[in-house]
Amino acid sequence: MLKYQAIAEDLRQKITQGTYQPDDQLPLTSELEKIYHASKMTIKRALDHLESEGLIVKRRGSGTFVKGLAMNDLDKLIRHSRSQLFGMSKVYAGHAVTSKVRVFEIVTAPKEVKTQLRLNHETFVYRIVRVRLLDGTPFSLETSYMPIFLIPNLRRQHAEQSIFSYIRDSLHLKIQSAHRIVRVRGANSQESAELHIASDSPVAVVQETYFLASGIPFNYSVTTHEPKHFALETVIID
Amino acid sequence: MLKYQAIAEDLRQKITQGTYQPDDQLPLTSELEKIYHASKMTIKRALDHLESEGLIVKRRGSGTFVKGLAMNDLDKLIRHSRSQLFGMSKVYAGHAVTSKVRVFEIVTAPKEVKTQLRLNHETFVYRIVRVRLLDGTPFSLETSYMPIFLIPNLRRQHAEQSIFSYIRDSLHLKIQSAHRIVRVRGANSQESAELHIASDSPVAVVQETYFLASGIPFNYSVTTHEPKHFALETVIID
DNA sequence: GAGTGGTCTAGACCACTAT
DNA sequence: TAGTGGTCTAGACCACTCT
Repeated sequence: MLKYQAIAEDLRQKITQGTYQPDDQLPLTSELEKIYHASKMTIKRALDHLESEGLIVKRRGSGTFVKGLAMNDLDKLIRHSRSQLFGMSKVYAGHAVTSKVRVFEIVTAPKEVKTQLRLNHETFVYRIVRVRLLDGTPFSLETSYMPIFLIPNLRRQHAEQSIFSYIRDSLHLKIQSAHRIVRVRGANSQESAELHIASDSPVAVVQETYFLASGIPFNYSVTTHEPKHFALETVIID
Repeated sequence: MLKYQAIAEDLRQKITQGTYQPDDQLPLTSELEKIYHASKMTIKRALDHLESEGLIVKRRGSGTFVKGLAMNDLDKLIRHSRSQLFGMSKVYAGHAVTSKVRVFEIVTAPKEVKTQLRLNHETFVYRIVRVRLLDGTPFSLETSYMPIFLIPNLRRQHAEQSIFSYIRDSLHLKIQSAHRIVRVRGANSQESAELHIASDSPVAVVQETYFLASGIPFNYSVTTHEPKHFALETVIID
């Protein structure tokens, strides 16, 4: 683990454990330099991370302070910021997230998929449709496309567990970033049936394109979320 | 303007103007150092910004590349990343964003508002309800609360224009960050009337708390968005 | 092995806040 | 005016990719 990450992690813990409480002032950067035997830039970087997670506020001329939120909210921010690029599995720690695979097939990439994944020629892609459940209750319906030449040997069994784990742990590929668009509309008949909601009931539609560290998009997915459990939290800085 | 911002801005332009095209490799960091007479760290910082906007991809050992997206998408990313903390006004450049003020009053802060704005005692807050229109068509209904002791002398006229402009330009306060939660539900009767949609039509509900550079929350708002024009885009890194 | 970007440092100097 | 965090530098060393 990198030094600035370790420092951020340590401060994060001290905030959740109450060593530093909401509205408390953190030690001065000059003091943090001594505490962690790090340079000014490294300390700044660690603090920048915590700031982008919404945990602290820096005031030039005054000091650095824990954001004045309920501990509950601070906890939520931490859990949330760690799960940005991963499945829902981490957000719902303590709950069982499972999947029912409805479709697992290989097709030639449809037009929208070709565009999103920047495929110029006819290309075979997995088409995977899954219902995701939280403690047995369905909360989302996901349709996902991945080129087979990028993600070889994917099996139905992986889709039942975590596709991302397979990509990271078995293929040793790094997921670097994602573009996400959230929209709203009424549920269609399949969605209402799978998510146990009235037809035309409001749903959140999340369209995502995931990129590998190489910059290549490898996954295009459209996920429909049942309204009751859907909540997308973000912290905006600057 | 800071050096790393100027460098980022210059590269951003070169990307939109096509000097560097999608999938092109940018000059090496060592070359950028010479071009901009800047140190490695400063170049890195500029590139980090562009990366967090989703415009470029860095590959250790290989180089830095423009993300392989349609120019159209790159443009969208740029416009979007600049408008994170501002009103919708900038996203819809070229279109007229106007407001109709439905309520402009001062009330004692309701419970939820007291919680979100961390008010311990009875406190007077503005309660402002606005319909926002794009080229004359309503797209959102916003209810906004701000303590009068933080934002003095706010007038109905400011709410008809831009409240944030008043805060920044007249009060000289800096808006530093915001926490945002997006949810989905059916429209109530007021929303359906104001937004010209069927009752129970799906709407996006965006709940936001804005913070000043001092770390103090000064604005709590709940905005209901008509589904057709609502699209919230995000880039997730790391 | 040659070449890429990443981390970290020590220190100069700047911008802002408080008193 | 003293003290805070911010920017920027020059350079050492590290991690990764490609051949």
